[in-house]
Amino acid sequence: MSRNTRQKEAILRVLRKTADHPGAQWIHAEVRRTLPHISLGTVYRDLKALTEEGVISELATGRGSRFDGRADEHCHFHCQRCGTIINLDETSSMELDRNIADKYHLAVSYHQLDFYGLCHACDKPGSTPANTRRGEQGG
Amino acid sequence: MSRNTRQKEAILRVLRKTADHPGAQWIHAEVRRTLPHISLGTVYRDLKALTEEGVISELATGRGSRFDGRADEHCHFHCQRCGTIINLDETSSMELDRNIADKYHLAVSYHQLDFYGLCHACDKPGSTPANTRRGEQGG
DNA sequence: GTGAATGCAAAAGCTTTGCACTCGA
DNA sequence: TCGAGTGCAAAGCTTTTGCATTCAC
Repeated sequence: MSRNTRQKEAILRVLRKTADHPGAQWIHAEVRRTLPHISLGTVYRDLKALTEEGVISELATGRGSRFDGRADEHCHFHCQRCGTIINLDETSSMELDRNIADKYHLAVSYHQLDFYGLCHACDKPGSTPANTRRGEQGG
Repeated sequence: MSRNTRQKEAILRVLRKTADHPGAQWIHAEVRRTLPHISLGTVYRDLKALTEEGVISELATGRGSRFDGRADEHCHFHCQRCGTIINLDETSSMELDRNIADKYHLAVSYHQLDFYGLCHACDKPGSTPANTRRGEQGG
C-alpha cells in the first residue's frame, strides 16, 4: 500500500497548481521551495507512483517525459517550436477504442490524440528561436 | 540542399525493409552490416534530417524515439507490455486539424492518434513478462 | 574545389538504482 | 515498531556536439 508522504503531496500540489506540463527537473526545482532536501530520485519515484495510481498522467515526448496533473480524458497540443504542451478539452470518443479492438483484435485500453503545430506565441512573426525551453514551464 | 549519401540511403533502406518501429541503436546495428564504419552520431543526424524532409516519421515514446519508414497518415498501436508498435491503417480525418485550429486559434500542422493496450502475443495467458515498459498512463 | 556530411569521442541530458537512514501508519 | 519511502550519488541510456577528415556535387 502506498503511503502519503510530504514529498508525494508536495509534488501533487505543484502539479495541480500549474496548467503547464512540466518535466521532472522543473517539478523538482519547484518542490524544493517547500522541501529543500527532496531529491530528484524521489521526484521520479513519486511521479511514477502517482502515474500508476491513476492520479496524474505522463506524456511521452521525444526527449523525456512531461507530466499532467489531470488524468481525465483530454487531448494535447504540442508546440513544435518551444515544446509547450497545451490541454485541449476535447474528448475523442471511447467508441474509437472499441472500433480498433474489433477490427484488429487487439486489447485496447485507451488512446491518445495529440496535435502538433505552433502555439500562439511561436506563431507570431518575431518569436524567439526554436526549442529553447524543453522541459521547462512554457509561457 | 541535402546530399544523398550512402549512409542516408542505407538508413532509409533499413527502415523501409522493416514493418517494426526501431530505435536509433537498432538501426545503427542493422546499417553496420553494410556500412561497418557508420557512427551512431551519423545515424541520429540522418534520422533527424529524413524526418525533417518528411520522408520518414518519428514516434515519441517514454524511452526515446522510434522511427517509421512511412510518413503517410496512419495510427499506431503501442503494446504496454513489450513495447511493440503496430501500424494501423486508419486515417483519422484531416477535418480534426481544422476543427482544433478554428476552436483554439492554433496553427495545427498534423495530429497523431495512438492506441495503447496489449498486442496479440502479450494478451495470451502464458506470455513472457520480458521487455516490459513503464506504464505511460494509468490504466 | 568546396562545403555538407561523416567518424570518433566526449559530453550533455534524462532516468534509474543501490544502500543506509528516516518516518508514516 | 518496521518496512515503505527517502536522500545521495553513481551508473545507465539516449541523444547531441566539436573537430578534423572525407566525399558528393
